[in-house]
Amino acid sequence: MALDHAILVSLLEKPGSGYELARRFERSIGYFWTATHQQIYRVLKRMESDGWVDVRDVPQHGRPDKKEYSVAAAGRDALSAWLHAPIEPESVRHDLAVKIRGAAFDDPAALIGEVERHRQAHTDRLARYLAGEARDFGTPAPEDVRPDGDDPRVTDTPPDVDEPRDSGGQSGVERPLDAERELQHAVLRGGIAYERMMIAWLDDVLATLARFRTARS
Amino acid sequence: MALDHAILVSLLEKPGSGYELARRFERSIGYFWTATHQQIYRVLKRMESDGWVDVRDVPQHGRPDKKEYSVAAAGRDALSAWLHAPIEPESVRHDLAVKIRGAAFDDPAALIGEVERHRQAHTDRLARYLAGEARDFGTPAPEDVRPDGDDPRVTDTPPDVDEPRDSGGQSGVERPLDAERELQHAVLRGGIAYERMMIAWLDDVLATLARFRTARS
DNA sequence: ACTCACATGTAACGGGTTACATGATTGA
DNA sequence: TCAATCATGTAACCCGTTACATGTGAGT
Repeated sequence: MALDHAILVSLLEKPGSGYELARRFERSIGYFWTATHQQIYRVLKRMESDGWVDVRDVPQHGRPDKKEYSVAAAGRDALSAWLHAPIEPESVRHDLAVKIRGAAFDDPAALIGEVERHRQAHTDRLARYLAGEARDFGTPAPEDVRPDGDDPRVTDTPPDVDEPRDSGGQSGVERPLDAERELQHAVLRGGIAYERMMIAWLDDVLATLARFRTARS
Repeated sequence: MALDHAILVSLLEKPGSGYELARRFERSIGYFWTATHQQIYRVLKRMESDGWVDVRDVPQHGRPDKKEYSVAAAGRDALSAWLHAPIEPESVRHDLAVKIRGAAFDDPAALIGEVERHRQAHTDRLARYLAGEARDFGTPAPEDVRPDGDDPRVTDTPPDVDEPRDSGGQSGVERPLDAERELQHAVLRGGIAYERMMIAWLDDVLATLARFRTARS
């Protein structure tokens, strides 16, 4: 249900096409929500017919034309209503934890490679988040980048927050840009804390699994 | 897709009825997976017709009869195959983070109460996990129970890991009970680390939101 | 009489995933 | 010529959520 609202927030931060939204969901918004382009186009169409968003055809040179979506008044109201309604603390779903408990019934040590793969994925994500934080929020990013030894091997550092939009929007500026940036940063810090926790926990799991290394038939 | 496997793991740890499984998903398994009884009955029926589980009618005195499910050979094979196949690191979905970024466009301070509610829920869960850990794994649970001041107010302490099953199963004991307990404990430690991280992050968010307390029109 | 815990389901809806499909332009 | 990026969609399936439904026995 919150995909609608995630899209609204993203369009408020900066209007854009379905394709552009899909890329944002692989970057900054991906810290806390994922969505494929199929989902996004479906929701955009519904929100358009509900009058939550406005569409504008943008012809482009050297590229296919695109539809630029922006939030309409009704969409803003819907978002506001959702923001003021309480939501239940989210339920967790960790496939890997199912595997770890299941490993007790099938060679625990065989899981080590899989857990290491996940640890690497989280290390990569952490490196991306930290690079984005340094770039977009100018944090010094000093000493303890990693809670433990092991090379993060950063592969790429694309911008995680979309380029700051031009300060002159035509739809009534309503809030100092500070709040937008500060809250984006707070969410990013949550992503960083999450990745750090996961890496530390996966190290814990690896140490536990290692104790069963010779136990198989 | 992993609900099937979560149920198989739970039934391997101890056979039981759909109703009992539903209660386990509110307790120990709830650390990493949630499911309602409707889902569970649906999956059990499918797994039964696929020969993954066996059913046994158990008449009871003073209570409705129940169907006790246990894992069949085919179910064990299916679980094993899944354990050996790689899975992608899970995608995150945090409604609250959507709200936090959305708050920039609608009175940030209005979110404070909501964030405090979530903080309390995570504090409660942490207290439950720690109580379960102390009970089932005998950890001393010493100094820093909470990373910050605020009363957790523990309401209840039900058993989080189901009672240790009788050591004499009839279906071929294959592994010292150590692995089962150690891995359950590792997963529980993950739940504890997650709740601690969330509490610390929500404090961070609250501090950030407080900076916008007087900013509304 | 009423409520709670136990116990098992059906049905409808909506959202997420995966597969399939099209077409333009740029650069190797 | 082939692959990659930009750009937008349709269709089918499965899973999770919510609402509805039924019935027993124990305790207040």
